[in-house]
Amino acid sequence: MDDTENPDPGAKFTSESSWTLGPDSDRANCFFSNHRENSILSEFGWNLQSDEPARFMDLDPVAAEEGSDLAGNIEIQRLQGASPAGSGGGGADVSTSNYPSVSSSSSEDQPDKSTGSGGKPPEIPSTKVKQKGQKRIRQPRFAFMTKSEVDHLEDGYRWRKYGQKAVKNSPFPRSYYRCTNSKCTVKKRVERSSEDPAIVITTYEGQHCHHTVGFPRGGIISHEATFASHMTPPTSQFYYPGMQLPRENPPSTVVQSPPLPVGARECNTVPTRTPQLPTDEGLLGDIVPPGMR
DNA sequence: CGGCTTTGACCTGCGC
DNA sequence: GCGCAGGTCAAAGCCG
Repeated sequence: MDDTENPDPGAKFTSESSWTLGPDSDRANCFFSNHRENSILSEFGWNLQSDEPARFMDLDPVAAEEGSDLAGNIEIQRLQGASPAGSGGGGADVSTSNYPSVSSSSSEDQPDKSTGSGGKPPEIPSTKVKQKGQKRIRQPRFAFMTKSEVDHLEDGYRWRKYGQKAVKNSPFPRSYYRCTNSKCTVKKRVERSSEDPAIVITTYEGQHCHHTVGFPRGGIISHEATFASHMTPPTSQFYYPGMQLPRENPPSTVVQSPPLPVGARECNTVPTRTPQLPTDEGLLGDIVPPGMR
């Protein structure tokens, strides 16, 4: 398991279209502007902000070659449906994943586990029945790598950290976050690459069933604090749907999720996806299981 | 006081 | 079956 940083090369994909950096390379941040990737993230309900242009980082030789052509800065990595082939891929990301399509039971796994872990005596075994002969079901995941000084990139949602673990073969711990929305079961994992400490690997699991919370508390501020002096202060770098963009010097690249049918995406059920961007079937099809769309 | 982080312990899955 | 490593829980503490 020495390839912890490489969850699953086989599942990797890189953007074939171009990424767009902010107007100036000086800008301290960049956004997804590529329509396709943008739509991918939108599909997941993400508004992602990266705080610093991340250089392309290769996960495997092939990818590196492909990536050399990218003007890009952020890499999305497909994890869902990944075959644990090398599975040494302790990357843990996919090594245990079977992704039997998104099942609502996943969200119910959590409460179940609470009865069984933490040293609590299994008073009510019935709550763990599902674990008999059933593998843990995971939601689709995708990961991206960003060069950033801050571990926790703001994406418009609020997260609560619920765990941190040391990762084998990596000097950096892995942090586990959960969406603070009680009905939202989305999780995210953040870790730094052991090969390049500047690279932050963020892995999302699941889909948000609600809008962003607007400005995350102090999110941008915290980013600001870590920006190099030569960088442009990220004064207006966080955008979310509906937010008025600054008149002057509008960012040329902004992640703008299309309005999500929130009403149709209640949390207690598997969100029925409304194909908002049907044109990107190819890539979306790669990430989002048919059942989710 | 509520929300969040920290952290050690426990559980689960997987490879050998 | 055993051991390892990832993932999660939950109590305690911190902070605004």
